[in-house]
Order: sequence, then structure tokens, then C-alpha cells
Amino acid sequence: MSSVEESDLLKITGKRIQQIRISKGYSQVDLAGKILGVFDTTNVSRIESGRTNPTLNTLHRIAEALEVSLSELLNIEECETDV
Amino acid sequence: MSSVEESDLLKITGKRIQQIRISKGYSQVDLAGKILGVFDTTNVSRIESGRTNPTLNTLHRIAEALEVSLSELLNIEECETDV
DNA sequence: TCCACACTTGACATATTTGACAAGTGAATG
DNA sequence: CATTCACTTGTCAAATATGTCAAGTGTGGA
Repeated sequence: MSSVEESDLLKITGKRIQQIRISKGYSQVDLAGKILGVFDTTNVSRIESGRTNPTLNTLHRIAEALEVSLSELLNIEECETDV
Repeated sequence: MSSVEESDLLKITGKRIQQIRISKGYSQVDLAGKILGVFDTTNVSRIESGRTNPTLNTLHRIAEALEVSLSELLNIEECETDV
């Protein structure tokens, strides 16, 4: 019951990334620019909207750019999705 | 300086998964069996040894099987890698 | 020695992420 | 209007994760 479906997981994680990004005042372009190595805005968009299933390395790069730990980035409430 | 190279990240995460797995008294076969859906021992081995860059969904499935949160699973010390 | 168990490693097919680019939407502004 | 900005969406190629099978290593027990 507490198990999260894949698509939900991706959407929830995407929203969390977006929340943190916005709270820091970054645009998607800003974020992509801060990410180590090459990172396209396209991917930011796809990940934030949960249309892609990012790899550990990608999540790590995003976490660094957002100046949070991986652990924080994925600190998802597994509780209710309602309301 | 604090930025972790990809291969290090994968190895560290793999070791962490292995630690938790062993602390729960599971073999790789046990773990693979507990993971939601299909999961081969091969993958457990590859992930634990850092030879593969797992996706968010895969990490989530492993976390569930290990009965820890994603956040706990990835609670990696970003401190020194030395010594 | 033989066998079982736990794990590693290689090869392969399939699916998907990532990276690159182009185009489209909507909002705000001059 | 036209332009700019932020973001979405489509397509494509390349790299790679996953799933599956087979074989190899090392350990321990009968």
C-alpha cells in the first residue's frame, strides 16, 4: 500500500526538484547552467515533469547544482498523496 | 572539491546498499526476490559493485525491498574519500 | 573430491536516458 | 503587434540500464 508507482515516484521527485529550484530563484536555464558538465534545459523540463526516470548520477548532479544533498533531494513524503 | 566523481558515487552507493542488505541478513538472491517486479541477481551485483548507474525507479525498488527510505538509502557521506 | 551456495562477470536484446536541436505555447512587455 | 523569456514537446543519435542466460570463482560442508 505504501508502495509508490513508478510514474508517481517520478512526478513527485520532479515536483520536489522544481520546488527547490524555484525556492532558490533559479530558472530551468539557470539550473541547467549550474549543473556539472553538459545539461540541456530539455532534460530539466523532462525530469521536473516526471516524463523521464533519471539515473543516480543525474540526480546527484542536480542535487549539487541545487546545493542540497541527494538525501534531501529525495526526501519524499511516502505518506498520502491526497489533498 | 566536494564534488564526487560519477564512478565514486556509484561505488559509494553500491557499498551502502550492500551494507544495508547484509545488516538485514539478506543474500543478493534474497534481495532480488524481495524487489517489486522482476529483478535479477546480476543487477544487484552490478549495482553493489558500482558498475551500473541505477535509475531513480530502480533505487526506489531496492529501498523498498530493504525497508528503508530512498533518502536513507542515499544518505551518503560526502566527506573525504581518502585514507 | 563432489556439491551447493553466494557472488561475479561476460554477452546479448530491448528499452530508455541523455544530449542536441528545432519548433511551439503562453505570459509579460515595449 | 513584435519581441523576449520560461518552459514544453517532438525527433534523432549515442550511450547505457535492465532483463535474461550462461559460465566462472571461492567457500564450506558432506
